Amino acid sequence: MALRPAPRTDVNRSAILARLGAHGPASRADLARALNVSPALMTSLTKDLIADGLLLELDHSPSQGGRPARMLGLVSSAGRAVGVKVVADHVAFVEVGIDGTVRRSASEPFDASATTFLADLTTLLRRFIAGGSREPLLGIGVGVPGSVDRQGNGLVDSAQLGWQQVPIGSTLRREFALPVLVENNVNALAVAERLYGVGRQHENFLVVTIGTGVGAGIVVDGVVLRGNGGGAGEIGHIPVSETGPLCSCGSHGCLESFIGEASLVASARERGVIGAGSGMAALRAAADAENPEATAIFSEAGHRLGRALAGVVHTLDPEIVIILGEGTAAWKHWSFGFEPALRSALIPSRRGIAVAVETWQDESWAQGAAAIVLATPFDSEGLAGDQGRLVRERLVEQSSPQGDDLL
Amino acid sequence: MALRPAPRTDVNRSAILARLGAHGPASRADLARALNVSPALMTSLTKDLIADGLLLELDHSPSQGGRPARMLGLVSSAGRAVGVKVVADHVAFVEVGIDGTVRRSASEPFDASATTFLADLTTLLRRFIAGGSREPLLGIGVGVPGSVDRQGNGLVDSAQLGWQQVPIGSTLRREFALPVLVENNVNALAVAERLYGVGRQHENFLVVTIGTGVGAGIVVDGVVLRGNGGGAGEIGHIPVSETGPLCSCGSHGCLESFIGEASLVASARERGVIGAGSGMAALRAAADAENPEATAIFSEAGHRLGRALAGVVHTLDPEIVIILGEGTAAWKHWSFGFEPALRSALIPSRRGIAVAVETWQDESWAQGAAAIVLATPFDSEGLAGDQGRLVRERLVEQSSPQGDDLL
DNA sequence: TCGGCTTTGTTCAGAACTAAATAAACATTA
DNA sequence: TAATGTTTATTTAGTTCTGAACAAAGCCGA
Repeated sequence: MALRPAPRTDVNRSAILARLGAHGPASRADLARALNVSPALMTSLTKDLIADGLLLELDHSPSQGGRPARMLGLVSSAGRAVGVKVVADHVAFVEVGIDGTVRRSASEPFDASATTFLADLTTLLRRFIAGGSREPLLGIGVGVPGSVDRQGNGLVDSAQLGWQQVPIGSTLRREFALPVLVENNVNALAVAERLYGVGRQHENFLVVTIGTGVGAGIVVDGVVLRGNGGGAGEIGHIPVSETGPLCSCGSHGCLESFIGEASLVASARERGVIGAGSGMAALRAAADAENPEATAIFSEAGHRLGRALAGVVHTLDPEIVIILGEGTAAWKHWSFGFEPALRSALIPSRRGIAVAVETWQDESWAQGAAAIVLATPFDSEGLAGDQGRLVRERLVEQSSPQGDDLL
Repeated sequence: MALRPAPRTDVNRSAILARLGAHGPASRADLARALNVSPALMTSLTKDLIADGLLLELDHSPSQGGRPARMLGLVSSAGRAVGVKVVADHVAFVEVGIDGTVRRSASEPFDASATTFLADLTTLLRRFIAGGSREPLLGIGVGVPGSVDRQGNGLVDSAQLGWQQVPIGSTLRREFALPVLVENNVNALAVAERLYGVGRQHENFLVVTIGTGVGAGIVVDGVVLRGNGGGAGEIGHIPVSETGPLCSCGSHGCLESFIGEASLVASARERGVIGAGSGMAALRAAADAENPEATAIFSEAGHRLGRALAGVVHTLDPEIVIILGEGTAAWKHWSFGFEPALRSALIPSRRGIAVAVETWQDESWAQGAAAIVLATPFDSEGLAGDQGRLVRERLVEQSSPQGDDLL
């Protein structure tokens, strides 16, 4: 019901920086159009940013019939962000530049169930940050497999990690005196997709991850849908069968209990496709070698995923579905069952919906977490709240590389 | 990616009117808080509105420890809106006051498949409008069972009506020279819920209708989620079974083909609960009389609905689910299967989700359509686009009761 | 080569808002 | 009953944006 988000200038200024970071150099006129702002204001804002040394004028771009555009580019040393991926047995870090490119990364063992896990995480993170460049650190993004009350708060509930109301945001904020944004890992990926991936061209899309579990990030009108308690996108627990194995959530017949990695490996062992000691890698190898049992396992999983996603597509009407996650390594085997199941279960007008499978890298999760920090300029005080404002201040002021007391 | 919706004053002015219409009289301070605007601006805006004769000062409300609030109320003759419900065999009209209350209603036979259906609709609508009051008519809202490209455009696709790309919006605009807003009927209901119903207290909720078909309206952060092509909420075609009757959409196992009215009646006939000539009324009567076969039919339907909604709730994480539609007349029989199915299929943190069943009236559909017109003040140029601006202009100018050439 | 045409970028007046200070009108409490 | 506090409403000064007009800098066709 709120009417008009307060027009704060720092939102605009850093939106310009983020836009240039995500899409490369652009003219003032381009920026004004893209950010839905008058050319007059863009002139004034860019003048300030150039004076502050955050932007610089590049060469002219060839004329398109009129006056040639003077391109503007980022001063790439303007900032960096750190992304953290937290899972049950390890954490991964990346440092990204202001344009989202990964500069360095690391992975460390970590026990989320240890009593000292918060101190452990702090220590590991401190070590990683210390190794970085001297550029101003805009903030820390943390991706977790679970639900987060608010990005800027960072109270985490996660069955997978065994966490209940863990105040990861406030803890890290206190330790590092930096803006800290916490988000569900799939939502973070969706933000990254929106900034740097296929989602750039789409306002409404669905990011689906397959791997240990199954999850979805939902982007509507360009922003991530979080739902009431930050728990939207839990498609892993869509009921797909009246009967079925007991899921970790306590219910029967959840999607995840059929197509999660544990389930696929278990049924592969049951059918004798792989040995008791082997795992997903062996199963994938078997499928690659055209073992019919192995390909059937993937194909059945694809079938179930396809029908479940048909329901989600009917519910949300996205433009495109983007498949990500560790499980995509075997996607060619999934798709055999997925494609027909999805298409045939859709109403005719949706049957042609686009499905994209992007290449997956180890660091993608952490990169997504970092994207949350870089996305705050577009946030207009919505998701990231207070912490978003702090990120913007750091980006624009740029005077204090670290350590101000700003929690 | 847009940054800041252009701050148009007419948006604010009519937002005040709509707020008062939806929530009753309020003080300036209340309004400023509710609309997220400074008290200073509220003083200035209300001064204008009072001068224009749209608002008037009421008595003081008892003090809550400070200066007592001067309440502001709508001048109720400030405007009216007409809502139209279109289904295959009839149309229904309502005229509502600026506060959303129904003033009069009518229902007329109508053949959506006739070649002259557009002319027929125009004639019926013209007749209904002619019988109304002399107050300025703000606009016409049309609810259809199908998808609409954009509210302010009004190009309709509806399998149920047999319509493909029917330009209902532009046709009515040309005929009546009034703002015309077209929307999917369930989405329209969701807007009405948001303005006048349970949804007033919730930013994220789900409106589910049961009746001839099954549909959902999704409200996220206070606004209706329309999806890419305006087709979000088609939960009737969520696949719930690998096998099942052929659905009208061409697929098998859709939710609607199990729990739509036609299916329930058919299975009641099959089981001999009702005669070949009887319909839903007879089935409900049988269930009311505790016929075990009849109650089982409803209970099974409730069970299927519950499991399907569990998937939707996992996907969207709403605060509350609101059940509406003609089918709610038999809800007590549905709920027997619905409640356990829904709760047991939800992950623990969602298991307590609120479910509300509101009383249903014949004119609710048309009232929902009218609500779309009255909701445009809150639209901030988003959904209703150009037509929303026109509604606001009519509301604020109020000089021209009808007939200006303004399409 | 000279006017149209188009697109980019700037300037400037004014609109739309806010923040902060202040007044107004009550309640509570000593 | 006087002092203190609370909530509502208004005024004033200043900031942030837009719209419109205009200058700049290229194209193109005659």
